[in-house]
Amino acid sequence: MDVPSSVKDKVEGVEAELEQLQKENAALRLMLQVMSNKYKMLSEAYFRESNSQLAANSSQVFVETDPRDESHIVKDGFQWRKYGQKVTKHNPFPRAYFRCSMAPGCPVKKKVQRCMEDKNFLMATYEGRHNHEVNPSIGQSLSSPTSSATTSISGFPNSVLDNPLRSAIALDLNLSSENSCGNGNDDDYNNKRSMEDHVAASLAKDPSFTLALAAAVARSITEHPKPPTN
DNA sequence: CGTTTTTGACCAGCGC
DNA sequence: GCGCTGGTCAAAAACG
Repeated sequence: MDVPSSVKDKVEGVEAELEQLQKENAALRLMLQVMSNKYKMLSEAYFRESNSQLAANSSQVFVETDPRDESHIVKDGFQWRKYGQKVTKHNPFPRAYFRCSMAPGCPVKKKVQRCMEDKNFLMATYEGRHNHEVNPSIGQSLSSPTSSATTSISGFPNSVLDNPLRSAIALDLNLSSENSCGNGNDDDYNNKRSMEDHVAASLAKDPSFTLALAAAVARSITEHPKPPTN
């Protein structure tokens, strides 16, 4: 059958546009790769500096874990000794108190509590500066294939680089000490809204999330949609 | 047997 | 002063 020339022109136009988009996608992929490499180098530099930065302020992170796992284990490269546990007023989940036991006299403490809004997350608050180096062999357990819990920790970018999408859930909430995931606020609705707002803002500022978003957009253009793997 | 975890008691800070 | 809350202590238990 004959195809009208106007339709043929349209098809050619769409094909040209498609080809152009594919070229752009290829360019974006290349840029993404370059950005990933640069991000990796920056992350490594940040990792080296992160220990000293803990001294200025307490640092708060979210860690995704299996909600059935009732232990407060956050594999962050340090050894911790638990010295107390409390049930706090605004969170039904107990808060665990840890001291760093990697070196005698290390003043670093951390509090770990399951997030009230999302049981998939542990909220860890670090205080103080380590007077020793991190043990890399402990940190590597983060990506152990035998571990059932999925953990990702902001400030420890090895896991981030393994899975940029997963890294988006690890948020450094250093700037929001008063907005600590459901603690200290009676209004659940406003609490959740403010938390969502803050999470959205944090995501927008998170470079790994930006990378992940770019990758997802690129995939959605060039490939058939795939079901999420996690 | 040394180390770590558990858990109730204790203490300090804060608001009323 | 009293009660509430979060943080720490320390003895006992558990663990390797």
